[in-house]
Amino acid sequence: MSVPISGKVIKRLTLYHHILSDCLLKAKEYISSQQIAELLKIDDSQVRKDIALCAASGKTNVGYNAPELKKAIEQLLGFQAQKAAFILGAGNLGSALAKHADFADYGLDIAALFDIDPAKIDRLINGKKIYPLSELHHVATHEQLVNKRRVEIAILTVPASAAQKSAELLVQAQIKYIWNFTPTILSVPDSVRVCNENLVGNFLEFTNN
Amino acid sequence: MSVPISGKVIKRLTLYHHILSDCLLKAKEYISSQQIAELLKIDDSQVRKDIALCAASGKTNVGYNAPELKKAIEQLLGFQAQKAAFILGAGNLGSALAKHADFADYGLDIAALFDIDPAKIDRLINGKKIYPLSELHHVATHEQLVNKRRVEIAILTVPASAAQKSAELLVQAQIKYIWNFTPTILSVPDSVRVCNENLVGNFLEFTNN
DNA sequence: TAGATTGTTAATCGATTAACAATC
DNA sequence: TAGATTGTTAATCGATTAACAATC
Repeated sequence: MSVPISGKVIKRLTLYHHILSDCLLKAKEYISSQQIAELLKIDDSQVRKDIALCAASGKTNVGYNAPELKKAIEQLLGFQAQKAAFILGAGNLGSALAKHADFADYGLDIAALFDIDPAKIDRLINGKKIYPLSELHHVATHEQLVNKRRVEIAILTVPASAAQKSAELLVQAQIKYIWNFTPTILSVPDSVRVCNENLVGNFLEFTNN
Repeated sequence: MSVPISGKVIKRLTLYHHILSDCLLKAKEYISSQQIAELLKIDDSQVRKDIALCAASGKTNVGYNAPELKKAIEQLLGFQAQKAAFILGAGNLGSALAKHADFADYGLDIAALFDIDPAKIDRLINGKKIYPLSELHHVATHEQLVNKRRVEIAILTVPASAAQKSAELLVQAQIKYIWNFTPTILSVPDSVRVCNENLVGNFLEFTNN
């Protein structure tokens, strides 16, 4: 990306993308900024401003061409460039994320899962294998040497009590981005970026005002 | 709440709460705004400003009393007032959320789950029963008449293709808040509030800058 | 005392909304 | 033409950061 796009804009563009996918499904060819704004309960001039960042232009009196705008968003946000990720914790949440059909469409490719439960080892979830957590470093090295890709993202869905220890393993395995679904705050070196999913916070935000 | 608190502040307060829980675990009695700020990579004056909204005061030279501040946040955000919710979709994600130990601590009480898979009906997840989706209205009425509580929140974890239909059932069942984990935009009356979890957006935000 | 920390005000920064000319 | 819509600039609003006196 040439110009940095703020997180808020990225999130909104993703929502526009969902709406556009739905347009395609319904064979709706054009959509206006007002219609998008109405669905998301936001201001229509904001929609136009966000869209102005993409390589797409609207038609006066008609709106935006849905398939065109969809592609422009995909290009802007770089959905093509697949990024590989590990999932730590193959419980319900980890499994749900491994199965999340959309992730692949948006450039997130799950390389493998890890768990400490011996019963789960070697099982497949959505075609992805579950490895013992102790083999994290080994699998990361294998991905790099054999599959020629560096896995820089990890999705953390272990129990809260195991979160910090897991994060430390991830740092050792040269992971650069940790997407933290546990309700804990991780302490990691500055070179590693943590994104706290903070489900509880989202719930409180949304029911408290 | 007397003064409305912005969503951003609510989210940060929740993160502070996580940090404070960890302090208790480690028997750390005091924590400074700088220490909290360092863990979350934010500005320390912002931490102090957020805390100023709570009924808690810090000590010059020492910081904030962790158990005290924790309680003050709980009071401010209303963790005591339990709110009941239904989960639609008892797949991996729905199950994960039903098991999420923390939700109860933060005032979210799962009343029941719903699914269309006959094999899942009547099973228990974390002590919560799974009902056929067709009984949504019936269960809602039962909660109101027998358990004297109105369930106003629904957590939507059904497949994307079933999302809009499910939302319509929820509207009929008088649900007021829909926490939408599906990658779709729901079309609902203005009286119903939708919170889009937008996992894909969060992922893109965090790996794109 | 010197140093660390809070609480709060002022300054800055960024995001949202309003407005409207241009277009078809 | 009248009406609807984009694209963009200016105005507003809100959130973050800087700064510092007060305190222990």
